[in-house]
Amino acid sequence: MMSDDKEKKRFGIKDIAKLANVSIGTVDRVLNNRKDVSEATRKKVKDIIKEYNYQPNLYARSLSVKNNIKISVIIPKTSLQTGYWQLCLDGISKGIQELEPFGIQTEVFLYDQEDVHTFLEVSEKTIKSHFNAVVIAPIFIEETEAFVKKCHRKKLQTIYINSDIPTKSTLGYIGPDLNSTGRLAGNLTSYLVGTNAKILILNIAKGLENYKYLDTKIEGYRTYLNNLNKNFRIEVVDIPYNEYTEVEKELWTSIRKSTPDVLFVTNSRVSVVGRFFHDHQEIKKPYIIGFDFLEANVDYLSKGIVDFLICQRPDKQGYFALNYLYRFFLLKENVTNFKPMPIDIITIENYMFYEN
Amino acid sequence: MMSDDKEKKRFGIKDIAKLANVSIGTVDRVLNNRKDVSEATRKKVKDIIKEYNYQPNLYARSLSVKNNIKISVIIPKTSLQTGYWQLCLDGISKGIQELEPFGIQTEVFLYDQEDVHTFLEVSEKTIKSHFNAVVIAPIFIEETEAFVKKCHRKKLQTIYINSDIPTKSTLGYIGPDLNSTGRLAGNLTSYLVGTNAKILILNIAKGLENYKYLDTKIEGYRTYLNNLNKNFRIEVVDIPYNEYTEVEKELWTSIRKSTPDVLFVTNSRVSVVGRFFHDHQEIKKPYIIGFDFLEANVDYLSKGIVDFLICQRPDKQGYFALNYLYRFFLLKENVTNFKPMPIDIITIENYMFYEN
DNA sequence: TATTTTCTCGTTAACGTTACCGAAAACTAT
DNA sequence: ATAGTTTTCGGTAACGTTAACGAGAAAATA
Repeated sequence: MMSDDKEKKRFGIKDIAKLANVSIGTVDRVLNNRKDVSEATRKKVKDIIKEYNYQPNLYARSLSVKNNIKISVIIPKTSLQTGYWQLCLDGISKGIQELEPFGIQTEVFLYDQEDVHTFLEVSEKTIKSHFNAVVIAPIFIEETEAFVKKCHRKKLQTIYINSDIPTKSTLGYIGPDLNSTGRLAGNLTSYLVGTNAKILILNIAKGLENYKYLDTKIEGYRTYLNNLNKNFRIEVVDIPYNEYTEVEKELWTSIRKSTPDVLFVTNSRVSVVGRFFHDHQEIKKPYIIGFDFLEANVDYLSKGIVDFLICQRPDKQGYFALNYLYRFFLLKENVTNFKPMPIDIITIENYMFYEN
Repeated sequence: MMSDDKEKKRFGIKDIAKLANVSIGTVDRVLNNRKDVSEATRKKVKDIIKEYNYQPNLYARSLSVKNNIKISVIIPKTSLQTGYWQLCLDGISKGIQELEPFGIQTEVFLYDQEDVHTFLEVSEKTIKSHFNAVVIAPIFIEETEAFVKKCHRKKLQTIYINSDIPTKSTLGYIGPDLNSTGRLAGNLTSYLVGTNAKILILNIAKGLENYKYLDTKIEGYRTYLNNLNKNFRIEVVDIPYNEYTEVEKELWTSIRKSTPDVLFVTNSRVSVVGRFFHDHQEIKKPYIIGFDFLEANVDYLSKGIVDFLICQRPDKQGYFALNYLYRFFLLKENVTNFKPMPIDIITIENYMFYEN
């Protein structure tokens, strides 16, 4: 009368043991695919496990097992010009905080994307210490490939984030499909302008990052637009500088010369373009498409200067990578080759709800 | 030499007890703010907890405590026309599966959104059983409000998903901001067409759902566009039917009469419009904006007929609600009023990466 | 046949926390 | 002083799983 809470007891290892007329030790051996079990009893236990759809209690397992997982995270250092990596680091920090009470130790190594020696240094450190896995955001292709090969020899699990490179890592790649990212920008462009439109592709401070990264995006963008057969006049301008005053000068001449209808900034530096049109309101603003949810970018988005930001959730990537390792080591799920991360479109009307 | 894994022992309740010269029982009493501890020892223990920044082991806690949390989920039944709720249910199922090994029992009640009696029935069932919390996707406003008040008296935690209603639930609301959702559609529209454009707002099978839901969206859409002062000619057409043949007739007359440049379908029924233009290729297709990542909708998106789908992650809502309750009851986090869910823009070029 | 090795499997102590059962100490009322 | 009550605390059995230890049976070797 008072309370009929059925107190549904969990169906656990003990119940399996009873049903199979064996000890829990044997059940454990079957569950963990260890030896010292005859084929007959192994089958008997497995059948019961399947029949009753046994689900292990993850809490108990993690409590029992000595969690000694050490993870190394190697990503580029945040600089003033590349706030992008700060986002990535934020996601990683969140992951670390969540995983720490479960006994996973994480160490983050930052390297300078303009100096390959710093990368070699941190990768050396990772090899020397006793890590179980390493998360890498690759910039220097060859050096990274060599490093990953070394890791494999040392039985160190590896996982790429942000951009993929030829040498397969053991656990795969978490990040966007770069070609599709470019195509999406092309798709948006096609909605903004019609036949004969002038389009300017802007590479700002290219050279600071993994080249392939940008080129794949541009490739996707161009092929998408060219296939529309709308006679778009597409130009590409490289601005190798980082400082606003220098970029401004270049922009001034480029914009005046080609008066584009659409400006496609291929990386996260779109905020300097935003600032340019904010400072020069006398110039008719083209549609502007850029990348990444950086504070400065969102600022010009909210001002109505930048029209679209395409975002690939760098924070989620970092978080996801750690979460993935947790599931791999602790929960023993064998989650292999994942889908690419979603590609988000952010405008002035939905940016305030982004990133839950 | 061989292995210097520091075997970092967790700092736990036992260590606190040793340092404070008390038993672990006493430490536990302090940690859980229970009585039967003198002020002196309570302070002593608390000081040590603070000094060493003790973090309880969530695994151990959840293992030890008798998890007897029962959750009731009340959402509309899935019908052929409203695959939307299937998505929501999918997310909930995923949440259930994840939480079940931790001893959380969930029961899902479906009601017919065309029949208020079915809602009353399941709400009555929930009240009579011994649940700890209830997740509600409200359709019938008054009845839901009355139900929530009853729950409060019975100390039953309540949480809304999908659409908010006046009576505050104890734990808040998880879902999109509806007005902003409409504004976003307006924003996209403004990129597609210029001055004097003709816009048709289409309510298909309105009446089957929470009215306020659609009206708030439309309100956001109209005010956004009107504020642009571009002399858009906006018309609204209600099609109260669900069957394609009936909808087709109505569409035929509406489209021929107003020849719109943009078609804004206010709910997830955009696929029937997609089918219409697929069947009638002789008619010039306007831009089409609709809602929700349903298979049928995505199909016409991939065919290039529907241009934009605005998605509010119904599956995430359900999942998030359960996850939230888990954190509330098990981890004792007091996560209060959340941000609205993100609003996503899906096109033919990013749909394949949606929903990780 | 006697001895060793291998193959099975049962037993049990952890893991960190919770909550119950009493014991001891400190008060209160006679 | 005695008996009863209350306050404060220690001890301990769970929770479900893992893994080390070792016992007994079967198989292989001498």
